[in-house]
Amino acid sequence: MTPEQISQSVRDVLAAACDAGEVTLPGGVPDDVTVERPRSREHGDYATNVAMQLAKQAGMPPRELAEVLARRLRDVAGVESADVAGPGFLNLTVAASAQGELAHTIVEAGQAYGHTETLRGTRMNVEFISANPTGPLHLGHVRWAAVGDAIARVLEAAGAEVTREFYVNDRGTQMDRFGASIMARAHGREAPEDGYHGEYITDLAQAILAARPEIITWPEAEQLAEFRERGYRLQLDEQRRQLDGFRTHFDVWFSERTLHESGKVDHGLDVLRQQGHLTEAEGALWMRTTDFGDDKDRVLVKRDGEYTYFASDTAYYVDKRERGFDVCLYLLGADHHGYVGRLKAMAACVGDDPEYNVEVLIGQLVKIMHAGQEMKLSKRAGTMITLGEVVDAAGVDALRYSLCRYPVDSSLTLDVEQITKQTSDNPVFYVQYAHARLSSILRNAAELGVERGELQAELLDHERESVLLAALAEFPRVVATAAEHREPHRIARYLEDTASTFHKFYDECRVLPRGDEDATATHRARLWLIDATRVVLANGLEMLGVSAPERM
RNA sequence: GCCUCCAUAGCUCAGUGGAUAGAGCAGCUGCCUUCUAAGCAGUAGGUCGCAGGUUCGAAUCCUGCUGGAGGCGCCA
Repeated sequence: MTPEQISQSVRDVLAAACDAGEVTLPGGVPDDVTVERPRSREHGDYATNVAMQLAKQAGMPPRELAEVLARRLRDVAGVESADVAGPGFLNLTVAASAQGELAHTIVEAGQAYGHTETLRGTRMNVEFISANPTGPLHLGHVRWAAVGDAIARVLEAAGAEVTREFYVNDRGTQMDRFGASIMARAHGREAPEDGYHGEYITDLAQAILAARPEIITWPEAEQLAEFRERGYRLQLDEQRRQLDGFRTHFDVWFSERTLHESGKVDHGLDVLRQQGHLTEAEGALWMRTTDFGDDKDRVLVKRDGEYTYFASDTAYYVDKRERGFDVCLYLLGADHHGYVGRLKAMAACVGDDPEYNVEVLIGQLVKIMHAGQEMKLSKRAGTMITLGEVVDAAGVDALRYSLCRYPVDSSLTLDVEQITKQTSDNPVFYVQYAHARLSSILRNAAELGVERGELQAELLDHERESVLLAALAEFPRVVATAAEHREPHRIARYLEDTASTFHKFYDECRVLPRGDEDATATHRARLWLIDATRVVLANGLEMLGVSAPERM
């Protein structure tokens, strides 16, 4: 029995009790009855608090209401026992046969197990990283590279249609400063004060000179443009290469320039004009975001006729919506949180629902400790840890997992020594090891010629088997919750918990026959359980973009 | 000044209004001739920052306070 089925049974029983006049519910039977795994094993396989929640409405003591439900639940097929406990909890134990069938269900579903339909039909655009193409990706971007991709995977698992998008700021003064810095280095001069000073600038200059040595003789303006363009292409390729190496792949790399070249910025202004939220004042064009709660209006076209960055953003948003996305998810760093209000207000200004169409997740900054000191990141100064450097040191799996196992709204301290150590300090190995162990058992079973055969579910009645099955049953709900809250760390925590439950099972329950023993029905039933557990761990790791090794 | 996030074991952190608040690491003690010991079992460790409030019940929701991080440009 799955938690959903139990929840349904509780609702059925509640309705039946109402029909029989045992219970009176003025508000009717609630749609959602919470069924959860109790923390303590003594409280059964599942528990519900429905009696306490409805006691007041039903006009009877919680324990009495719970007892009415318990009497009827004991007659439900698959329910072994139903007991009232504490202030009115209803604790349920599921029969081994009903519980064990789940192993079959999971193995049959395979890669689809855990996937749900809760977001079916929703088109979602997930924009993240969107780093300026004027330097390497650094650790500040890494968190979203891992978590953003994991969010996309989890949303897909919940049935959403997801596009991963990277917005390229390939326009504006930062690009010019970038070009000027490369040109200066190409001439052996220091980069300008307001330019970029990292060593990579020198590398870019040399790479460009190697490809086209004659550039250096061109008129200054043409040189500047050429260094800027070639440097931009090289740097963007480098970012893409680094992200590919980190298993973060984008469906769309969206160029800011194309917004302007295709007239989409003007189109965005037209939409705002139609909606009546444009104002001209002091020689500039403003969006009246204060109409929708922003603390001040925002300039779109400056007095000198130039568009602001916000004008591009507005056009970009309008374009996303016109491409058919229902929800535009923005994953931003904490240094951009001041942006949330105007982004929401902007969505309202173009006639959208800011509570539904725009969603902004703010990731707190990652602190990096190295040799007992915090490393400060600065693109200009050139002292930074790049994504590539950390990936090389820690490995993709360990790094992705380390970043995905914490909620993004709390600041995170990564210890370089810690995450590069590759020891059991790192929970990813714990989960991966469980998967390797499971794979190993399946390999050995094949060698021994033991096959699963027909599942005799009632044989999975060991305490550790029951707990493991209950854990596996939770997976779809964990995925649905993770998708709903955009919190992939729930998957990671669940995997650690499930791996632990498996290791405990493994410690007490022999799966394969030893020595000359013949395979029994119990061996075969446990093989179903092993297969099912492996499927769950593999599917969960997949949602985090972490590999599930068959050997370690 | 205004806004956002955070405060839970020695450390790093979990904890969709539920029962005795958890895990890993660090510490101590056990368990490998048999499916992977990167594992398991045990032990120890807490005024959930402080003070109120909401209710059958609060680490969780609300208000205030303290402490920390960050943000508030016709920059990008």
